[in-house]
Amino acid sequence: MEEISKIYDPKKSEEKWYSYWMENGFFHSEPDGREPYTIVIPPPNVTGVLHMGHVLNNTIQDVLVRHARMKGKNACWVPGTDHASIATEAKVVAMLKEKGISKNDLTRNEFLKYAWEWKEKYGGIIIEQIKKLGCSCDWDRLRFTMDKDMSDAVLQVFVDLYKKGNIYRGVRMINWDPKGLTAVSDEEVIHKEVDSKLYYVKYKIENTADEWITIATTRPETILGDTAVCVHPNDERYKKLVGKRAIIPMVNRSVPIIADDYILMEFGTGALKVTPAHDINDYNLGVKHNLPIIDTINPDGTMSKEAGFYIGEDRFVVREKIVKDLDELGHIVKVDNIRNKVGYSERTNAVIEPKLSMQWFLKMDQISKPALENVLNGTIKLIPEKYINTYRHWMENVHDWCISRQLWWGQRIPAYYCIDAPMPACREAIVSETNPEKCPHCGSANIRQDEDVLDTWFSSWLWPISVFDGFKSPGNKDINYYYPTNDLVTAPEILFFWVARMIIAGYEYLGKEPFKNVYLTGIVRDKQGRKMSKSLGNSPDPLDLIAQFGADGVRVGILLCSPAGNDLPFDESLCEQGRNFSNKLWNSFRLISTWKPENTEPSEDALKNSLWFKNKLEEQIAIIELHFSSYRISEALMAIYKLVWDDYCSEYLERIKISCRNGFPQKIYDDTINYLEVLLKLVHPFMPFITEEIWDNIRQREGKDRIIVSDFPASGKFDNAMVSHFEEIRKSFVRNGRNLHQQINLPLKQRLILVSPDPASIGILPSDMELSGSVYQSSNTLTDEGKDKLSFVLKDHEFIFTLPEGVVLDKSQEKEKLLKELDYNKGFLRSVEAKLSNQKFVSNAKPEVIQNEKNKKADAESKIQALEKQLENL
RNA sequence: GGGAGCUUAGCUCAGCUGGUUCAGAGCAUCUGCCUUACAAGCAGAGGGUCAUCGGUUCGAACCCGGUAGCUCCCA
Repeated sequence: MEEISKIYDPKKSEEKWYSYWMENGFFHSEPDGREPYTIVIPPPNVTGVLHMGHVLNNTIQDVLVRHARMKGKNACWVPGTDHASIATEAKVVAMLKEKGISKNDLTRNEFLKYAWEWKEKYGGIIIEQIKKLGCSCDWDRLRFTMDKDMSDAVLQVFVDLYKKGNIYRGVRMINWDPKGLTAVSDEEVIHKEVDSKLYYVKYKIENTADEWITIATTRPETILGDTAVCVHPNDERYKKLVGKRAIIPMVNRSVPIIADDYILMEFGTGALKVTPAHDINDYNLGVKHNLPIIDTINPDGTMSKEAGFYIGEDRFVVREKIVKDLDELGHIVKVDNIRNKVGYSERTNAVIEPKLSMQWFLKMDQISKPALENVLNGTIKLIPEKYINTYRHWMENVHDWCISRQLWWGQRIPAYYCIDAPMPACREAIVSETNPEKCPHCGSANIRQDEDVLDTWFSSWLWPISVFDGFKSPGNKDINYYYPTNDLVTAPEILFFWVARMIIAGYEYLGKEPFKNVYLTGIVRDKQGRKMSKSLGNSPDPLDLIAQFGADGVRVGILLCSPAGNDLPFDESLCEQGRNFSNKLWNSFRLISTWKPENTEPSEDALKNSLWFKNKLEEQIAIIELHFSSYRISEALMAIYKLVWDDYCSEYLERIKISCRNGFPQKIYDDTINYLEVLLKLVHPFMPFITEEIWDNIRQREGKDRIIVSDFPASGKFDNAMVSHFEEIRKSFVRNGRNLHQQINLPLKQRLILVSPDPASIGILPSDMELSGSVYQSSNTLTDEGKDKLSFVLKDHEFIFTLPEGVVLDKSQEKEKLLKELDYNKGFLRSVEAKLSNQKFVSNAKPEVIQNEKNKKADAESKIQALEKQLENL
């Protein structure tokens, strides 16, 4: 074999194996007789570039998929991207602006042409980056939420839900993004606590000389739209004013003073100005009390004609101005500083303006019922379970979903309006998948389509069905085979946006859950605990990390400390640890590759060592499988990490190296290679590249003999007693020996001399055992008269050593240590004895617990005896 | 304002139905080593009143209640 590099070089392997796997179709899945294992990817935005959140999320999915594939399942991971209405449209608008083109100067079709060009150019970037991570997606099934058939499905569902009466159009108070010029859903509004001012403004009571009512508001610019003043019916201060009218300053409008128990008497002055057009609570009051609505703010956040003042000026500029003007008119009573919550658009960060607007809504109360029920009854499992509470709370208080967006990029709402509308019936929208030629009521051909598009989530909620064409060709081979999918891996932030809605759609359209398990990942944060985001610029570029540590290293790094649902404060050193692990694995192979098997009989020691590792392996495989089945991915990885590093490398290989230093018997050589192959398989889902590389180097491979499609190790029987005996006796024999060396500062090269007893003669170690690191040498004479002695106790035997020539022992130090240990053991014995003599304990505790205490007592007693003997010897 | 969750070593977390010498792991730190697979390594060591107060129990990190702090969700 040619010389193997001292350090594993990921670059060489990654490209080579990824294209090998692709070329050989290992990622591709077609329905067959095997059990399916399906994951649909949470489609990243086409605008996106890979960030650490994607790395975490996709690594977990790939681990699950590769594991399932190796377990013999027909694994199918469907990839795709999301058109991300608002984000993409914003990018395209910005791109056009740079070219000096304004969106307003373009027709819808011209704009969409640019948008598609943009998508073709940049929309695939993230897909290529996901490949660099090693993800084994079925790329033949790559989908995009605006693909023709995916869009058709969206329209089909819209029409269906409309016909069922679940979709309606209405004027509602919505969250308006004045920068994005679109409605956004409740979930896309981020409430932040900010420093604000609370202005106390007095309104004159109508037909009085000098009677006033003072209201408190954080939004004085909306005063121009006030249509009432409201107080609590029990508020003694204002009782006499209810039923009278107040005059709104500046506009001099007379409005009623009404009473409603919605009012908090303690807040502000206890009197509330009511602006039904610009506050959701005021709107509800307005509906209840039949108040007029005056919309004083334009879509872009400037004052409208109806305001009467400051027309065309921005709402925040007007806030300053109106306060000044009101003050000059003597209406400002005082101004307080307060902290309050203000809603911001998730997309544009503009302050959300509650606005009345004609929108399309999906009724949620009925349609969402099965989605709640089937999470509560465990048909769909959330991992970790703690999210069930949050989920239930949301689903029990679910609001109708505003599904229209005032954008061009997306599926245009399939609703048409008769423009002439000569008959009352013509005012109703015509909802149809195909363009109607004429109005079904009056026959007019003068028809226009709704200008708005559907919310992006209205596409992605169909994802697990539409990627298998479940809408256009129901009951097709794919949908029957792959649906319901198995696991969904996503972030808790979109539990409602996306996960809940997919579940709703799953039950509505297929009567079945879309997936069985939802694995909610943590949020990747930086060292300061801030969420990693592009806008903060605090996320390392995953591609840089891959270049630095290898894809395998990055995968291990991100997984090592990320249990489900817990935040992960990311640090590059985690990837370094991952890289170091790659190297460890690489070097274990490098060591073995230097060995030349010989046709000789293995020694007793080598055989026992091999038998131990075989059992250890079986024991750990069982544990690893348990971790996998309960989605404890990082714990599975840690178990494998320790199995490779501590047990295989540090223990097994080190020992074999010594017991076979005069040649490697074929049997031991074969065992060692077999173990390595099993370990590589265990590691493969986590580190696909290096494992395939080593696998390929171990022996000549042909055809499908690739680790990606090898069988994942299944646990078999193992001898528990054998494993613990080995570890207890042999490992601690070595450890104790090393400790003695350390204690007296004796280099390992200068060996201690074991004078009694011979471990082989008392049957606890093989006769030919040579200790790792050559801790001791046997003395033939077994005479020890007059020499300094050192000892440790193992299994009731005191092993006594003398020092090599010329080394003198510091007895006081040794004595101190023994006394300390003796003291501890005596204390321990006392506590056990106290327990056993406690009548209540003896009568209440289970028999095995009592037996255990008795064993502990016996152990402690013999240990104390041994320690006393050691002290005597000193 | 309403609801949920969390608090265990310097950091990130395990600790399943209360009972082994139960207080653990990885990383970090410290000490000693370039021992012919690996210094991206080897061999060791230190480090915690399990947030806090009280209760239940023969026995509590674990069960119950109060308090403090943190996080998230909803309004």
